[in-house]
Amino acid sequence: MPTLERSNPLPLYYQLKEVLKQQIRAGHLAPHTAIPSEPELVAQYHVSRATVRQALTELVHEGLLYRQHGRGTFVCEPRVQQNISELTSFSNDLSRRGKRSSGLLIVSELVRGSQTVRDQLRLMDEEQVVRLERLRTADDAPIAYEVDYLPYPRSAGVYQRAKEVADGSLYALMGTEGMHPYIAEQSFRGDVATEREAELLRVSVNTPGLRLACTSFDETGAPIEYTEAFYPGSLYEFQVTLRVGR
Amino acid sequence: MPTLERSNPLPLYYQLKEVLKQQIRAGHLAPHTAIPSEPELVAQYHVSRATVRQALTELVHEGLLYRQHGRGTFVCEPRVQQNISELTSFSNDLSRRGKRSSGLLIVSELVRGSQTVRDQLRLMDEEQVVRLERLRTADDAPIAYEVDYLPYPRSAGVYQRAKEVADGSLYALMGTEGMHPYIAEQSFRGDVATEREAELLRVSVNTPGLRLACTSFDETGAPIEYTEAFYPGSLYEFQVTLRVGR
DNA sequence: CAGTGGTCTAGACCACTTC
DNA sequence: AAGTGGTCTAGACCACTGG
Repeated sequence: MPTLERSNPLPLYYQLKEVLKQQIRAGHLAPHTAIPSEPELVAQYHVSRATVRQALTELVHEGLLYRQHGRGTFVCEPRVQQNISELTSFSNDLSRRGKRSSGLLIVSELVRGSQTVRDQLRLMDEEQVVRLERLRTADDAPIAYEVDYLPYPRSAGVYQRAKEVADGSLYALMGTEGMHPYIAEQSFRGDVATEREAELLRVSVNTPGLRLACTSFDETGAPIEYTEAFYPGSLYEFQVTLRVGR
Repeated sequence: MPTLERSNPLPLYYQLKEVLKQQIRAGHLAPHTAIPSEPELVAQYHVSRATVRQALTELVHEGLLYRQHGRGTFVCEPRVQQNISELTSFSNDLSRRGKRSSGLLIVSELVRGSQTVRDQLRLMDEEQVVRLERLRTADDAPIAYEVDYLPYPRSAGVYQRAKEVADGSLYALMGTEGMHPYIAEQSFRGDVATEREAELLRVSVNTPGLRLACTSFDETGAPIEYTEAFYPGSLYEFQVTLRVGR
């Protein structure tokens, strides 16, 4: 059994979380089996019950454990072990298991932006936006056409470095510039491909697909990204997992 | 200032949460303003700091507050004040602000179900499913065609009572039978209306729209519902809000 | 520096489940 | 009755932010 290090700068509850996470991921704790009780964990790891409870409570919130009053604390099924934060990468992406995917930069420019864009990003009159036009590919085949808008003064670094990473993850680039999405509002509707989309995606005009709009906000509620995209539905499906309650 | 009742069977931290929620919703605490500090709340409500922290931590998880180390605890913007549990009602619904919406029961039957259905609900050979065919309407206009499948022995009560509430919320009915969705997996793709859908929804065949499949699981990971639906995209948009990180 | 939230302790009593 | 998680207390020290 691993031990917690009091000399470690990481908090004890966090170390305990990591230990339990690892045991779950490694399969030492199978789904629907009980983990040691709180008093047992207190004794095993020589910490107070409040510390144990902080670790367990966070793991419950992250969907790795569930509690039953009077019975014990149990390991969730893998399907439930879906950390909300993992949704980040899924939210703008397709189910593409086993595919090499990337986002190919077509255009990067500084513009004023349409009224829709300005509304979504809550811009002042004089503010501009960085506009990125990208073609998302999986195994080198184009699967979606996407246009991203970022509020300008704040995304200056992203704009300057966009061409360096012309074929990478926009969220990763935004992260290095201190832009961290916290919630994302997405809207979908069924639509058919425009001429430009049909050409870039190599499908016929009027192919039915998914038209998607997504606005991301940071922790304080400031908008940091607005994206419009078209995914031909004949090629891929969009998938999302929602946590519904506690 | 309201006071917490120790005679109240509800826990103190829960009462404190409700008080703070009400002050936020009522607008007494504007977005981005600081709420009283933890020691202040301890003094005001005569509870320990651990109790205050439990209330605040849960409100942070629910997206009503955010904390900044060394600065204080602040009220989130309304857009962030989206309780995950509120997503329940949104997840299967359209953006229909100001619309009277309902689900009109067309067919309720006990069947074996297709292989897709049986796979999603992880059924044994001898198990059956309740199949509900519904037309979702907003302001009496049909907006979506939906087929719901529930695992049978468990949903016997829903089956018996389906006709009583032929025009209501399926989730509400499931709730009274102890079936509470905890996570939902949804997949979307763009598609065009079938003949039956076109007829019921009063649109032309091949109208582009959203084809949706959703499987709901309870807290223990047991599947409790599988739904397929078609939403003509020309009529309404599908909207979803994701919590991305902490 | 004072004030904030972050972590932690060592207890206590209660409600629920199981036997 | 014994064991589980649920709630609560009254402290403590630390790390971070601001003036």
